[in-house]
Amino acid sequence: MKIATWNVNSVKARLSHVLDYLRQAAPDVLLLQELKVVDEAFPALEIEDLGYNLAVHGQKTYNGVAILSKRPLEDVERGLAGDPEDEQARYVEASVGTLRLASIYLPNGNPVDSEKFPYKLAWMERLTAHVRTLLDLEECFVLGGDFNLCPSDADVHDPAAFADDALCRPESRARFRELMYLGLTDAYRALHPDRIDYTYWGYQGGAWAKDQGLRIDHLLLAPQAADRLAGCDIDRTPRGWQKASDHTPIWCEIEG
DNA sequence: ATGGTAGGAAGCCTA
Repeated sequence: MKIATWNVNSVKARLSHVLDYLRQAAPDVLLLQELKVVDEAFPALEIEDLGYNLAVHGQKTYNGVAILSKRPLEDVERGLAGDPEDEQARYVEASVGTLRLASIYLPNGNPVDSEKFPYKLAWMERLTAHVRTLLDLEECFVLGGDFNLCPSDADVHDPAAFADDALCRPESRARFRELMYLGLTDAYRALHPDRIDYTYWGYQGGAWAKDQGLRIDHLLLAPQAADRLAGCDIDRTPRGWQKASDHTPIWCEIEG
């Protein structure tokens, strides 16, 4: 089962890219982030025409996440538990057979001297609490998405320049470690312990051409999924397309 | 060099 995740930076602006990727890469599941549309404006028909079922949690202008799956989606949960006041559409979860999947758009958190940074940290703590319940249920799950987090300096083209960025700050990395230490596996790093690669290259300053990127999109596996991990890689092709998203897909293969 | 670029909304905000 091939599971991919991709922050598309507007599903309307990127619809042709999404359709091309589905046709060319043919993932069984595609997790999308930064839809920037309400549910009613999501281009469902075009995607369903390619044989995918949908679980969408949209929002106007900002955020928005979705799960696309060839097999039927069941038990869809929209929003991250732990704060009923939180209006931001950053989390959707659903089951495909016995596998539980989440599409995650973790808050960016910049600038760090604004209310955005504590919101990010609190969101990460909520995610950790929720993952604890998934582990207690002994679910086989894959959490994929834009985590807006570089796990280590090896995931940053210029660590010094990003040292004080919310994507690299010690407070952010500490929360990420707390999440991982529950027993999750970073699929990419598990299979490629020493490889340098990125999933995001900003639009400014020719970052893509100069390969000045960050590894912030991740596939995090429950132990039951990690046991079946058969492959994982970053697909740079879509980042090179005309009018590309600033992110590119990362995928993993789960056996069975 | 406190900029740069892209998307969406509406005459700025977010990333």
